[in-house]
Amino acid sequence: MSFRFELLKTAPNGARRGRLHTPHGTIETPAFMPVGTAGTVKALTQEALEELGAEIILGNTYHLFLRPGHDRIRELGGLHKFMSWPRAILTDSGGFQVYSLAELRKITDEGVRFRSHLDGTEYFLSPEKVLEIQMALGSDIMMVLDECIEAPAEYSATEKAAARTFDWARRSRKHLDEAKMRGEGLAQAMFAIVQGGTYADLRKQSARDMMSLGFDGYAIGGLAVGEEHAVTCAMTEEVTSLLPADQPRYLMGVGKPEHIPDYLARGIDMMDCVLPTRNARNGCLFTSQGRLVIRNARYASDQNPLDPECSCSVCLRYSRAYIRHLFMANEVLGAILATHHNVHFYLDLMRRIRQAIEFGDIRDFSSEWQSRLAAGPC
RNA sequence: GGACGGGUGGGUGAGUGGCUAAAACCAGCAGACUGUAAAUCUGCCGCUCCUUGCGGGCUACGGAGGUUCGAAUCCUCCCCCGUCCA
Repeated sequence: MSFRFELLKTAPNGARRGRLHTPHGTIETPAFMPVGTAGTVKALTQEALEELGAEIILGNTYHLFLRPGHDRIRELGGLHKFMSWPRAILTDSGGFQVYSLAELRKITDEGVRFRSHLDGTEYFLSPEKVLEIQMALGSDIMMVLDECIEAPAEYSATEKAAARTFDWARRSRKHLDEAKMRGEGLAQAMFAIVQGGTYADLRKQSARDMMSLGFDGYAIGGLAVGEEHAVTCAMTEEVTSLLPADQPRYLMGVGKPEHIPDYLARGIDMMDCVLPTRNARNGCLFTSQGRLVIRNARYASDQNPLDPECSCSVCLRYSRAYIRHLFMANEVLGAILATHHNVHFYLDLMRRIRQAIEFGDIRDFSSEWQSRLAAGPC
């Protein structure tokens, strides 16, 4: 048994507590997955990630395909061995790059033609090719190639993208089934990605389409790309209300800490987001009191830890004044300490939420608590 | 003592008659960041007033005078710095 999801409990508010078993360990859900696009969660060592309790991280098909190349990673024993990460890895398909690198690509029904953002070389990525790459990488969870479009978008464009995503999912399903019959990729799970923009009917259709093909889990993509939070929630709910209860649901690319309870209440089990790592590098720290912009002059002589309520190794040892100094002096350690703290903040938040679900104490995650997290500089 | 070169806003440094409160970069101040082309990007950055407007006033390119409708830019003298010659 290589991959299995175990639903332990569903709280009255809809939040789910579960376990995801993979060849590289068990992931307690709801889970937050730090993003490690290029085979590294920027500014953190694998040791640090383990200490922080990350049970699964992301890698990116598009980026690893361009550099160092999936063939090289396969030769070196797969992504886990290459980066010396013993726990689980989920690889995103490159679908998000279809959206974020819009000027560098052209989409057809066949696939996506990309110009490398590194050197301009042209490549063609199809749903099949993207799975081949992910099989070479050896990730525990592979994502199908999808067409992620901006929101809001015209209904017709959204419908077209969702239809194409469905067609690509069908090809992906077929391709992996054939590979498995040849004995390849046996240990790897594959998730579909529901699209449909901000249109409820398209979302529902996309969810049904994907379910009809049968996947190991279902992701919701194309959200939190500029639309209102209420819309993100509404679209999420449209989809999760249809998805099979005994399979994991992954809301891609979210989110802000104060929004996480909202997503979990709609039955989400997995999330990933660059916010903790990117914001850390840019000097924005998440704390129990809200956001803290460490470069602000007010912290120049502040001897307090980043977050007085935090128990991470950075908060136990270093002052705001020191970390601010590191940022002002452009020292790499600033990014390292800040990232460590932010990732701890997210992972710890998830631990507490899991406990709350287990012990039926959902009220801890009240709107008052959420607005405190959303607060500005503390 | 002489010959050159030079003194510009917190710093470096463009600008050689009007489009200049003065490029650019740095520093500083603040904001953004959601499946990572991000240790990135954006705004502000002389003082002041208000009806906050591609608004008004004041001050500003070493100092003091002058030429001109108009000067950081041209002229005179002075001060200071650098290099070289005595």
